[in-house]
Amino acid sequence: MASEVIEQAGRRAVTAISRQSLHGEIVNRLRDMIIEGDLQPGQRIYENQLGEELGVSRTPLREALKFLASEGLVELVPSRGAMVKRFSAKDIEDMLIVIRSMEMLAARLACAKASDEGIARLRDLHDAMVRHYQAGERLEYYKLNQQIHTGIVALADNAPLAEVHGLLQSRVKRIRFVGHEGPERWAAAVAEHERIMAALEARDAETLARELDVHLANGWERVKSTI
Amino acid sequence: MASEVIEQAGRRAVTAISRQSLHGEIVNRLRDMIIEGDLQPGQRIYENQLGEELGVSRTPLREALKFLASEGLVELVPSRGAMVKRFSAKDIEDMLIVIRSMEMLAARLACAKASDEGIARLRDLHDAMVRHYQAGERLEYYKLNQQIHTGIVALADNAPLAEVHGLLQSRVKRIRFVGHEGPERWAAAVAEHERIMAALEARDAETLARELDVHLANGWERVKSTI
DNA sequence: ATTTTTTATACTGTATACAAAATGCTTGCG
DNA sequence: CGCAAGCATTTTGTATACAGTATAAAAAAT
Repeated sequence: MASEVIEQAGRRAVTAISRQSLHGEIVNRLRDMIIEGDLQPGQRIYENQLGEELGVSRTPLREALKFLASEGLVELVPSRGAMVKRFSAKDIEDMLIVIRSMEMLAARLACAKASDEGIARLRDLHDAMVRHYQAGERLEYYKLNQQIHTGIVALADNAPLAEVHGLLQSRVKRIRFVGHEGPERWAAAVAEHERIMAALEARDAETLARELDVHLANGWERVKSTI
Repeated sequence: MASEVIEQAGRRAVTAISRQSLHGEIVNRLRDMIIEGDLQPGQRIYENQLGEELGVSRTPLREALKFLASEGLVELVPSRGAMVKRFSAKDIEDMLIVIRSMEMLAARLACAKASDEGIARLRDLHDAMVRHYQAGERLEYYKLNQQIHTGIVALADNAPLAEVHGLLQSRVKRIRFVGHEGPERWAAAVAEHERIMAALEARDAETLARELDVHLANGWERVKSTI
């Protein structure tokens, strides 16, 4: 998905293979804008204005908005247009419960189905993340943290699971991104990750699920305190 | 003015385009057509033809297709248009694993959060379903069966959970619908449902989750044999 | 006869134009 | 001074037109 965006930046040089439709590009663009907070929750989206800003006409933009509405990032009110969807605290909490449950399922599946190489790749990510922690690089740490959680889900080799997990993840990303935790909590999170990696490498499904359970519950507490 | 809206919400949206946008109508229409098999998996969708059939122009139809593509019911190939998405056996199996996990989560939440009235309503649905079973009315049985499973999820009072559950459910509905099971398996399914209801009424979360687990695993086996 | 090239057709992708609805503002009246 | 009604403006909803691309069919060459 990200590669498509990169490729389209090169416009004409692209060969016929990965040419994406314009509305597809707009979807990715807008999704990023929403996740990164360029478009804020509750903000109304004016099609003419946004279209002009992006340099596209209303038609593909509207198609993109319908797509994002189905993803739940945008709210569509008939005859009144589109808004960036705003989530309540309960919504977020509910999503995190579901994400937690899905990662626990993924953990069990991954222990059974993951390849040794896949687990090794995750170990590499983990080690890199720890280095960023030690260097105090929050943003890099955060990104690798995300990749590890997504990676565990990917190891489960269950496309629909990865899809819905990604769907919910994209909605809470915006929130989690702002979560700055204190040094002792950060250290605790890293320690939890270490135990998670160990359980995965041992392919101990129940331990892994339990560790993820407490890690995600703690993570939610860590973030909640910042809202 | 307001009463009109309420009446429309309460009854059927017979007056096609009054409050909902046209693309919204088309989304619902097409979703039903796909789920009920009017549009078959792998079938290519020609915008002009389908639009003429539905009596709408291509613009709102295309918007509807984008929406359904995000739902995963339609596949969009750049420059080649839309197809009804076809799922592999593994896809279906993967979805059922996720659905099962989500219903188990819903079960645990429902035991803690459901109102007594909500559980009573589900009991009514269950009893009605049993009557349809005794009368041998497969279609009615099937519909109430679906409603009960959806109802358990609804009792969990977790909107995102209900949403993703419904998303996956809509994809497998088409498959499950054709599942004709023999009399002894049907009887077993009803017995499982009886135990599920009992556990829910007792608010015994672990028993309920376990019963749902075996019920859904069995259900999958029952359906798998028909594919 | 088979393969390749060319050409025609049909379909998708995007833009623009027009119609309907809603919002905001101004003006007139109480 | 406040409120309401009507008008103007803005914005969404839908249709249509045009351009680009893929597919299929037909013709030519090996």
